[in-house]
Amino acid sequence: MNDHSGTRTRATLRDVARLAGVHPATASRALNEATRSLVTATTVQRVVAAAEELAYRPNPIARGLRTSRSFTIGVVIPDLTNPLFPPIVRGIEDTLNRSGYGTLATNTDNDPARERNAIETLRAREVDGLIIATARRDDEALEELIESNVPVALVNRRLLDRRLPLAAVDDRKGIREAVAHLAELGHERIAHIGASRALSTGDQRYQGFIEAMRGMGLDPDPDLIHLGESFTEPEGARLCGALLDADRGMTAIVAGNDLIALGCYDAMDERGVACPAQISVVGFNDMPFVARFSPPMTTIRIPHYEMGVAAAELLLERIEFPDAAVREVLLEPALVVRGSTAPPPGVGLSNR
Amino acid sequence: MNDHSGTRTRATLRDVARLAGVHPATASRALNEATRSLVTATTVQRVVAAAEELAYRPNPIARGLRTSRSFTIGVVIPDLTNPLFPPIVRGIEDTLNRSGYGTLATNTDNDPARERNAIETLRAREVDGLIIATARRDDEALEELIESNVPVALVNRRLLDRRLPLAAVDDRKGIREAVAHLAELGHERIAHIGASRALSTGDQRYQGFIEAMRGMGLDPDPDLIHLGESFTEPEGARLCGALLDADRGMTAIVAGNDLIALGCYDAMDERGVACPAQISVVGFNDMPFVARFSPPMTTIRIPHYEMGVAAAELLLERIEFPDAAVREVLLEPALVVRGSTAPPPGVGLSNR
DNA sequence: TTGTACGCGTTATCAC
DNA sequence: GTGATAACGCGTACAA
Repeated sequence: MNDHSGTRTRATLRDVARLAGVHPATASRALNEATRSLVTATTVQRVVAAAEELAYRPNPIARGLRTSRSFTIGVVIPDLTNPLFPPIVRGIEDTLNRSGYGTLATNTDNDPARERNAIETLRAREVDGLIIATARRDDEALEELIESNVPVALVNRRLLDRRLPLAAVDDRKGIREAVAHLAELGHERIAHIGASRALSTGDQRYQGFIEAMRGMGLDPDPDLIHLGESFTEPEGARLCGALLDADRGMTAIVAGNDLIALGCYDAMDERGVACPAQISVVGFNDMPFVARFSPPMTTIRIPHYEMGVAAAELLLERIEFPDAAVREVLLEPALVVRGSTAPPPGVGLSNR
Repeated sequence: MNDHSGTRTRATLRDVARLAGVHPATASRALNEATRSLVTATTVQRVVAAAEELAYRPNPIARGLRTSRSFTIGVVIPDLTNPLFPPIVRGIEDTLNRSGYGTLATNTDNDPARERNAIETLRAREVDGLIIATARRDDEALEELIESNVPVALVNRRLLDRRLPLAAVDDRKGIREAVAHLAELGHERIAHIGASRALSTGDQRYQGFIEAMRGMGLDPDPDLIHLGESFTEPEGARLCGALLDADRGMTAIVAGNDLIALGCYDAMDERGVACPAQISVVGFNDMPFVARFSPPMTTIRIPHYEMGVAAAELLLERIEFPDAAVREVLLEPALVVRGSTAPPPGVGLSNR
């Protein structure tokens, strides 16, 4: 009727009230889940019908001003372009959207200055909470955040002292499965090529490796453990190349993640070392398409989407009950055996 | 100094005004770049100093309520988990962040209802503009959007009549290069396995195929053209399987995208057909890691990140100059030859 | 049960 | 050049 000439401006609460023949305050109560019980059922119906007819959508900005809530969550990740993060972010977004929150995402490329800046910008925007997936273990920006009382949840990283809720995978367990798989195949000289212990996951996986080796009664040879700067293919290639050239007699590699494992493929190809015939490789993450590589990669599967969901739930919980105890959700990794692992050179033959 | 006892609540404009001994309105003018010239220099100084001291940060929500600008842009994509989108989204976010905008992202899984809902939610949040990457060609939600005068830019999709700015790649040209490459290798019986023409890119690539074949003096056999529902691996496998079983004597396939090409790999593996020895395959997009597949995939590379950047710039332009002519940015695709293409069975031999 | 009145933090638009 | 005032759209004490 009155919205001829195109959908000019959106219907406001006042419009709904007018159409329903009630006061805006009443309309507000009728539309608001929590206060609906204060209003007569028939009035509620009229208001709801009016809202429907006008396609009324409350203005979150106005509501936010009143309630000092923005229904927006900041998400800070290193790099969306890293195949690890899209499923995590989707898990976060799906979950948060369902609860009426929007997500403001920022990439920091693991640069501390950019991270600090991102957090500040997000806070200036009055986000109701923050989900942080950047990876360093020491982090001043995070310290400040803890003091500021802004609700925060961490994904895929670990603070030493459990002051912040966390959704992550049990890295040590994952590595343990990788090592166990290799040990069962008969490997003893197992190398670990990982990333810096300054990165939360780098540290966990390193520790997991040491533990797992000892647990299997194997000796974690320091000469077979190389930790690089980052979880990247070039780093994997560099470190693996060095290990190969040093000729330390390893028959298997537990890589810190799939990208590093891929770097190992590269270094081995370059030197004509066959995988898995001569050296087995296990990755970590089970990124998309690793099953299509040659050889198809044996790796540890991480439920990334679920990790995002869990982080979002943790944050929601934190927003609703700020004083509840800090929880950690640890998801289960799973070994996926494919083509990059086999018995070590001698064993396969002698067994037949 | 004075912010002992923790950062309780942020300073407001009124606080700044009080400290500077001026009226809030004056403080507002002094702090606002655009209106600063209306205020005496010394007053400006006092206000700025006061703001500094209180670490004043304007409340974007309140400002947004008043100015009805949110400095937030909505980004609507089908699925972040599709390797196509992360670089696009990063390009968008990087560019927009640099201009002070935040981005609110939503995934629709190409479901029209969810798309409609997402757009509505985003508009209710008073986003200053929308970037839309969903793919269908006919789109009521989009029609409404055009009428509503909300600034919009499209990425990677095409409306028939240039009513909206667009950043995309020249799909037809990409397909032309694929066909030319195959033709040069000696192929004549070339198939096209694509996605529905209801999808903007599906349609473009289909048309490109027809054109290119004719351009090379080849006959686009309708029996060798199969269009599926979506750009997915299972669809590729299904369609390619059907084509293989029908035994129409094709020697090469131009796939609608890399995922479909991957499906072709699957169907061929299943039937013991060798790629590229018996049939060559060309993909589209150059997703991460396709060089790692076996065989490494020959495909068309798309500058995805740049596409995102271009879309963001287009939108910014649109926000600033709503009445400027609608522009389209068409990026250049590039053929990347790898291992999935070779001369057709007969030719390679007879040439030696 | 519903209406009144006010305030959230800013800025636009008047006066002065 | 600056101050007063209203208004953006909504939620909520308080009054009726």
